Amino acid sequence: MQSEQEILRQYLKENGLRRTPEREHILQEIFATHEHFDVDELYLRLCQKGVKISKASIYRALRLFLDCGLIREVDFSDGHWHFEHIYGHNQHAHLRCLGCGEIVEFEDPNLTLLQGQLGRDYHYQIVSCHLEVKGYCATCGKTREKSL
Amino acid sequence: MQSEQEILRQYLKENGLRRTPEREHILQEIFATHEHFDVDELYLRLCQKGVKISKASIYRALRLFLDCGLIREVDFSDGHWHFEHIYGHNQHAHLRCLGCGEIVEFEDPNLTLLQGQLGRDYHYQIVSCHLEVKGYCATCGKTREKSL
DNA sequence: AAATTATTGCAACCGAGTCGCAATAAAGAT
DNA sequence: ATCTTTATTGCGACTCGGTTGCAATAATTT
Repeated sequence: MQSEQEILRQYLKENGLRRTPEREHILQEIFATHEHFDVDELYLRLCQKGVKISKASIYRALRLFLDCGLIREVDFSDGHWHFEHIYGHNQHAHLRCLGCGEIVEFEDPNLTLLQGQLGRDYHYQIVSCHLEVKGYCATCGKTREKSL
Repeated sequence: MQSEQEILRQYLKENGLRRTPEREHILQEIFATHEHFDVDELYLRLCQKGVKISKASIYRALRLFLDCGLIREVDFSDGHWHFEHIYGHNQHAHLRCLGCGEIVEFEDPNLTLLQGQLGRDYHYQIVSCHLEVKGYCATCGKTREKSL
């Protein structure tokens, strides 16, 4: 099992791209936690650690990481991009509270089954599978009931 | 079973909002097909039918239709919003080809089951459930194999 | 060490979506 | 029917996430 750094370096070499400290800093920061992140958060975290880097470079690096399959987009329908790193993560989906924004990650074995089934039924080679469920958590649900 | 027009009118009345020809034109155009759409497409279709309307009003109307549950967002991760009308549509998910852009809609009874289960497990009141699967269709998959 | 060229940071730019405002027009009251 | 109230419209200006052109920098190859 390769580390994410090794995967990146291999991808760079195979595509005639260059290994730079910026890219490695960004990658390291992404894999420092298992949280979802967006560009601003990532930028802030890097600044706080004293890493000087421009947002443009972060955007460019993220596109690169998407291409080599180290991260993936997560849709929170709030008008900007969110990401999560994939490597070492299991297939999982999100349950998000429309009230407080809490995010529950859950795994569903059926999802894996469904992927295989879809692939066969429609002769598709599946690349990604995103399940985003929205609703109200117990607390927010109760608050809502009162105000309706 | 009410028509979508009736649902809209009821919602407007209940919320002290007004019934306008613009809103009804937009709604009618949305339900004229069962296709997904984005703002530009919708705007174009309305223009072609001789309906004079501004994009700002379309954006505002769509937010309204989202609120009253007549349409929902679909995430194609291409940087802008897509929608589909819900009313009269069954719960369904999308399988999209990353090569040619073909979109297959499919229904999965397991999704409905999963919703109920999630609601119970996490004490969530589920509002929406989006499954977006991406991959390569048979044709594009073959083309890709050759070029790799 | 020199040559080549990918990458960076900056700032200008792009475009989807929003918003303030004056003009218009629904809906209810008289 | 007319008046009053106020939601809605269209316009254009604006916001802001994300992209891009370019000159300077720096990673790799020879």
